[in-house]
Amino acid sequence: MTTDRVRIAPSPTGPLHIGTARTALFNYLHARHTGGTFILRLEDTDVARSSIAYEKDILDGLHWLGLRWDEGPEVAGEAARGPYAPYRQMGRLPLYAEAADRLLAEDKAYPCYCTAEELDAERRRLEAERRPPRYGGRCARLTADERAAFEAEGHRPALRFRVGEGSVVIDDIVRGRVEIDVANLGGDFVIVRADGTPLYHFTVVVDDAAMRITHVIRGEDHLSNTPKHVLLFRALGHEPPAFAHLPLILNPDRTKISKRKSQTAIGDYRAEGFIQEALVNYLALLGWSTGTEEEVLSLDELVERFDLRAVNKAGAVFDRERLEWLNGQWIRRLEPDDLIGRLRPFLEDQLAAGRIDRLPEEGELRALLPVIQERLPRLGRIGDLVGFLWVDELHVDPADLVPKRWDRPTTVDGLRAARETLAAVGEVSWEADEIEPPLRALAEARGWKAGDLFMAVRVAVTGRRETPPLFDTLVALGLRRTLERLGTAADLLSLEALSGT
RNA sequence: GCCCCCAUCGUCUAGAGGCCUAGGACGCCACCCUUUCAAGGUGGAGAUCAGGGGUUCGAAUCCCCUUGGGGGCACCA
Repeated sequence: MTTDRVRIAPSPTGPLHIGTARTALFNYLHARHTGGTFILRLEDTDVARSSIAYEKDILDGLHWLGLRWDEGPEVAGEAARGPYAPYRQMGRLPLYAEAADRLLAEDKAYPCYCTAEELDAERRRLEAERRPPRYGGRCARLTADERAAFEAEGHRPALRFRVGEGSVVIDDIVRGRVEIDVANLGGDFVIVRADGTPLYHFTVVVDDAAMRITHVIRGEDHLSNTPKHVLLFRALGHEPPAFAHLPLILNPDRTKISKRKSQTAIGDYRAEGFIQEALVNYLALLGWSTGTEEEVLSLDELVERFDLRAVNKAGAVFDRERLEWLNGQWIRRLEPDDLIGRLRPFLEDQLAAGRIDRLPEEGELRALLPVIQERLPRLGRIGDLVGFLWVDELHVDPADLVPKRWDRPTTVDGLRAARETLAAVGEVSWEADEIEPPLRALAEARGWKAGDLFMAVRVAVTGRRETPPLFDTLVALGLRRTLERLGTAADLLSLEALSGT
């Protein structure tokens, strides 16, 4: 019994892209759901644009998302996995050369001596005539003598594949039957550059055949090119695999998602504090749904429910708001230790950026979790949320200090009274339950609305009007610093008053 | 220009002829909870199912046309 073999084949010409990640995920889900094999192959034949740094970003990103491949290239000292190594195309050059020789020998491909200038001129001429660009076939029927003449002049030929006539039918798993006349393929296409390096349409087919890929699951942008691949599979003597073309992820203006209009690097989402569970969950639901009303699903749950046949046809706009909501859902589901661990790097970033002056200890962070976990849409927001706890000198805007219903003298009065009250609570009783009653009593005694007093205290000790619950915040801050900040704020306000501003 | 694909609330989607006077989620608006902010709860606004023809007793669902949108047409991947 043969099992499904699928692959993700990114090119290291940029950081891991959201579209690549989504395609990888769908391949992964299909492989795991069917008990098949998920293969990673690096398409690095565009040497000029490929880089090792991008390769690392892509591998790290896929790993971070939890998409482990069963077969793939050697990385960081670890040997390649799988029987079809190498899994980097630049290491497979001899295979392409061998395949190209075969096509050449069988006259299914031919050398083309046209120069870039000639091809360009032809393309422009067609465009001017409002005709679709296509290769006219100038070199398709060169005699041996003519070829020899070009060679003698020192021309290095590219290799073109003979497209022939007729039409190709694709039975796409998500789109159904698609028929394309090969006359619309743009003429015979180049499979090997003049410098001898093979091109994408060629390598992808040679490798998919060699690696026994059974299902090619990729973006819809490849649908129009699929006939080229089918033709090549046949020319090489292989049965084409099954195809499944996924709907594209779109910019808000409904064009194919692009770096120019959207945030496309997975690494950027990670850096903002989106967590892998949320990203995976969100990406899976772009173009696919379970058919039920479930939508917060783990990778394992997605695997369990995934079905290629249920994939949608229409493109899907990337909606960051919805991703943020899912991120919050997943952050709230994390175990305390897990969340603490994931928060660490973001706190270190805050420290490095000078936004805070020290790192909280583990126990400190743990005590805080109940009040911050549900207030964190992204891990990167930790500094905005409670960074004031770990700064030496708090900057408070005097304008924010005065509650709406209060004036400046009342506020100074309130802050000083609160300071005295809290000082009386003392170190040993410094707990939320012990802090609240005396402050409420103070408000009542003075005829203040408790909320107004709390707001003045809140701003005085945090510098913000929006914070986690006040008493938990005061506990986290500690008695000493609470009194200190209350005093500083009161002094600040009364000084402002004296200077008449 | 040519070829291909697509078309349900702003967005992601459910819907595979009668269960749909179209369901859910995000976002938005109210209210509840409440020391602020979140979270949570309740309710609401929001889609003549792009338009027009068919087929059928019956169409969001099937067919055709139109319109709109997208993608592809490289010695990029």
